[in-house]
Amino acid sequence: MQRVSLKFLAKELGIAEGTVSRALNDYPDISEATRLRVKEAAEHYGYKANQTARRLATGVAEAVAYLMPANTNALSEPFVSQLLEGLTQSLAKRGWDLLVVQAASIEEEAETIAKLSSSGKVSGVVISRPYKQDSRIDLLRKYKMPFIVHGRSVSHDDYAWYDVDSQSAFMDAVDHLVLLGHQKIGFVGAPTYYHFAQMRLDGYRDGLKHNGLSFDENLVEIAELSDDAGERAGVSLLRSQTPPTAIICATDTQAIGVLAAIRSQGLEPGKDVSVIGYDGLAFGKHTSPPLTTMAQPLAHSGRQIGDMLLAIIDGGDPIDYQELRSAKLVRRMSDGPVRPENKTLHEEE
Amino acid sequence: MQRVSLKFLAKELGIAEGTVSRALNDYPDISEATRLRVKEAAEHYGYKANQTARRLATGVAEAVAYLMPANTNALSEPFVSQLLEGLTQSLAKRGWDLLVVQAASIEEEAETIAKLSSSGKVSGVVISRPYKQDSRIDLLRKYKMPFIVHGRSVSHDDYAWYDVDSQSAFMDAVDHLVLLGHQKIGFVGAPTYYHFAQMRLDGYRDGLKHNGLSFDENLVEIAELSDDAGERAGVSLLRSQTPPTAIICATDTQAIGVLAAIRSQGLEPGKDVSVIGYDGLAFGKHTSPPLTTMAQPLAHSGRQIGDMLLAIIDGGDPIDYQELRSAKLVRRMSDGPVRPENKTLHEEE
DNA sequence: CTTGATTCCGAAAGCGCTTTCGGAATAGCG
DNA sequence: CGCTATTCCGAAAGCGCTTTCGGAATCAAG
Repeated sequence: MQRVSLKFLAKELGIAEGTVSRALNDYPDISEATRLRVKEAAEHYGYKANQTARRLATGVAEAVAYLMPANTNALSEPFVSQLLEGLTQSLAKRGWDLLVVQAASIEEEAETIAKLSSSGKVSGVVISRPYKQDSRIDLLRKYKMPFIVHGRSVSHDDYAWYDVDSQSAFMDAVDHLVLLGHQKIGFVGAPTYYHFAQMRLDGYRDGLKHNGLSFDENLVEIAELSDDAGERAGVSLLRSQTPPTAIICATDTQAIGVLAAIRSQGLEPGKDVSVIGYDGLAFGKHTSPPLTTMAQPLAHSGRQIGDMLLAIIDGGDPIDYQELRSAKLVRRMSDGPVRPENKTLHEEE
Repeated sequence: MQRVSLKFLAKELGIAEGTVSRALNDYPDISEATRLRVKEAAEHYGYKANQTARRLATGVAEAVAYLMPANTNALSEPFVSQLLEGLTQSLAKRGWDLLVVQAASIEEEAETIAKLSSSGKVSGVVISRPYKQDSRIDLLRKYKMPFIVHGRSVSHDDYAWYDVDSQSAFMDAVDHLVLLGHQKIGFVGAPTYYHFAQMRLDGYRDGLKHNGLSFDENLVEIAELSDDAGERAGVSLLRSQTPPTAIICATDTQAIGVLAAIRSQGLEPGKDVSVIGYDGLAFGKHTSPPLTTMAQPLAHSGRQIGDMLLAIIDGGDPIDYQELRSAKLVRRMSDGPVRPENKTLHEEE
């Protein structure tokens, strides 16, 4: 498989291995003449350094790992491939590798990180969707492994992260709905061991307060990150004593379920009940009605995260690499003014 | 970062490095007693072998690469994360790594493969969506790098692949539509440098012939793999001289665009014009109307592919690892009988 | 007891590359 | 032209592990 080695090149050129290596790596103590000679020969024979040997010798792994969320859900995963794509682009600039690892379960994530850190096969890692208290982060710190978090945990002062300010995004969503006349605004949240879920819930609360509305826990449901779970939550909200006239969801995936829930109750989403999602997923354009959502700037996040991680690996101080982006409202068709004659399930009964 | 090495363990236990290594790797020439002693010490000190060194010594990379399609499209990527997830699961059984690589463009894919093969950092690769004539496959063969293709190229006799029989799936789709009374069945295809696109088109033709219908090239449009492209193709089909009463699409993503196209022409998808997609993407449940589709068994394909690749790396003959699955029709709401009083754009004019 | 077969472990040679170090060849200087 | 700087390259020592080989110690058998 690996035909041409350093040794081969050296023999072919009649010079020492070390010299060839230094020539290839542009050491200053190599004459221009031999450098050229060596590089041409390398080109000619199609020499590619054996990465493994190189890594062992230099001690740098030239690779970073992405810890893929354990319990993925087909609907929500556009973000994974987006991120991956950006990461590969960023790493490609140095010729580094991207390892994708995934723990069998959430419980095993910590161990996965430990193994990853001590195996020495990567020089950095990126993790997504941190929990409030995230043992993975603690571990990474302990091992002094450079890392960056896609999202934030509760105490996020001393490490690098890239996140979208979903808290204010949800405040904005509430503002928007209030402007449309809504007073009873429901919330379908995500499990709050995810810190992003907590922040979104907080944003929702803040938005309520900001508008002089009181928080009513009957108006919030926590659901898993799937369309089905969203639908169940939506149904439960709509069937409550005081059904909301608008529902904000922690994720687009859930929002899609809520859309279905609304229809299942004989109501029209976007008219009878407004729905706002979060993520800005592309397929939201094609739901019925098209989903209004708080879109996060997904486009170059992967590349950005990769660049930041690289900078940290190069010795940058992690706390210099904390970036907070903001989401913006993308109005499609699932939101609208409260109907004066707003009919809800209960009024019909 | 890497604290405990073999040397450290050896010194601690007062035995030779090689002995420790053999004990850890269950060599038969190590007494039960010392094997235990060594393993306990390893456990105690949290020893993790340095992968890089191990790889260099053994010569096996203990990693495989997945070449991610170059021009990804957010809407169609559920399949990427699905595949990745399955692959990691399969590789996890051996503790192997998964590298994700992506070429900057289709043109550079070949070079990416070449570099990958000669760098020695992986012992196998999986590629997706082969072209009719795929230089990546030729290269992989040339380098004698074990590989498996997710899909098939034109001549697919001598390598391993995992594919879904989309050709007969499209025949089935035509049959289904004919049963519903449709005679003018349109087709939105994908660029035919993708072999899967060709096979789907062939399936469509076969289906037509099988039902005594003649192939009308005015009824087929080739589009890129995006919803927008699908929509444009759909519009063009509907505006033709002889607009179809049903449209089959090469991918769900395109089908969604076609749904929009139909509406844009003032027609009702599923009623005035039937649409059948292909892929079985989850979000098809939430389009309007929910998309009828030929669903491919995506569930464990990743794991399956991983297992097959591993078997080949172990010396299995690639041609023993060719697996053809079949897709099945998932009826949702976008298909229906031809309307007798079928009104189309032209009849309206 | 002696001898041959076993069992078990130490020593050492790599794997293919990088990097330090020293010295030969060359150049620069007085 | 002699002597000290430079320039450039060869040699060798790792990086941390695996694996072969041989030999010491133990065992069974004669």
